[in-house]
Amino acid sequence: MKHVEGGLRERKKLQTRAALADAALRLALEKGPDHVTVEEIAEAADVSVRTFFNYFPHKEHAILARNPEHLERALERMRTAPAEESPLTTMWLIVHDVLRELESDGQLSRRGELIMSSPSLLYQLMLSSLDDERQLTAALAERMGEPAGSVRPALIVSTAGAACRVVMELHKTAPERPIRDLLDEAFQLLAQGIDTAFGPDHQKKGTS
Amino acid sequence: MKHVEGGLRERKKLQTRAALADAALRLALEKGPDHVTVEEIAEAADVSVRTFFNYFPHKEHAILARNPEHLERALERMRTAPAEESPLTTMWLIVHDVLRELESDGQLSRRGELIMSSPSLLYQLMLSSLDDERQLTAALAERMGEPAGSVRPALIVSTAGAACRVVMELHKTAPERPIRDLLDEAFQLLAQGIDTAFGPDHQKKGTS
DNA sequence: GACAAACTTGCACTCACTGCAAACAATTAA
DNA sequence: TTAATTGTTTGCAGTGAGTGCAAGTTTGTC
Repeated sequence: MKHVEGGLRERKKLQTRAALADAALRLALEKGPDHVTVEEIAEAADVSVRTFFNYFPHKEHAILARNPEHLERALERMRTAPAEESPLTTMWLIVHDVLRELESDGQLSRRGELIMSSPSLLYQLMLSSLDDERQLTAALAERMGEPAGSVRPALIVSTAGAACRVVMELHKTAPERPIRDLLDEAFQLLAQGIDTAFGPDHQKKGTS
Repeated sequence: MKHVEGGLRERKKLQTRAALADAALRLALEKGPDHVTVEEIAEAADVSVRTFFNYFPHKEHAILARNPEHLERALERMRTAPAEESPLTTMWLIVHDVLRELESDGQLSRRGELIMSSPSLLYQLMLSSLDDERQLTAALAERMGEPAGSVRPALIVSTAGAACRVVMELHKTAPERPIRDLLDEAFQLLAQGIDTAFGPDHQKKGTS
């Protein structure tokens, strides 16, 4: 039956996957993500085009090469967080975790710019993060003991995501301010209220 | 030179556009958005495929047929809001505006479901709302007298967007609770703080 | 009616992506 | 070692999106 992880097959698959992802990222950086063809990527990784599609469903997937481990770790953290840790705090820790890893890769800013510059990459990122958000929301709702359809857990997860996106974009246009600063300010605002003067009732039925 | 808006040409263009958008929506509802081909849409609207692409850059654009008027009105409202109206309140009013219009169209839920069910539609929607958000953010920053790179205006706009998405999804899975209820709860949370117990400093440097 | 500008169309092309079946390589059992 | 099994790669054929170009056709102007 199943082997001890270390089969030749397993290793080869990982290798091929890595080769494809690397080639995809490199070429995307060189020529711009919209001017790379799958054919080039496959060629650079020395496999057929058809094989490319055995590994990645879309070109963009290969460029992003999203690490499923990140989501796994995030979910784990969400589930095992100490009871006295507030929900947004957990989200904050998760984000910082990912950030740390990306930075150690040295790929953060290059990939970040790439993403922000290409609609189709943004597409992939947002779609896959939608899915992540759903799972995180489920985990958080459970942890908070809230029913499945309640607003707060979903809102916490999705606004945290929004905050990350805002921060990425701000950092891109004004790199002098460190990402962590921006991130902390954003989360602080989320936590304490983004607009304490909010009061739609005062102008009930705003007419056209 | 330029005419009084009412030229035959103008009218015909509007007609063709509407015919394409209608056909696209109808067919997408009938057969599922991913099983409609541009060819079918063009045929139903009685134009060539090539002409379809003169009107819409993507299939999804035709199905969404986003009304640029919405953004225009939103921007207008943002710029002309009374000084004493708080930022999030303005966003709230804008959202309710759009909601009202979509509902009167009778297309809200049908289109909404369609969107949530198809990745490629979601893609288009999110991309175009990204752009909307940028413009709204700029307008809001100006109104608030904040510098271009500041966090709060961007966060207000993008979390409001996130709230709308959360609400749409919740409403889809649990339609018994009216949209406006959900929306109000979400905005209230955004306004007053989503997690007042947030305190990352207490667990500084959470190690793995 | 003649002329220019705008719009439509067909055609040829590139590229993403899929299903299928044959070739091939790794694993396991004999 | 060999033979059977299973998983992976590949070529091929095909669908469909989307683009550029060079006619044609319509509409608006003089």
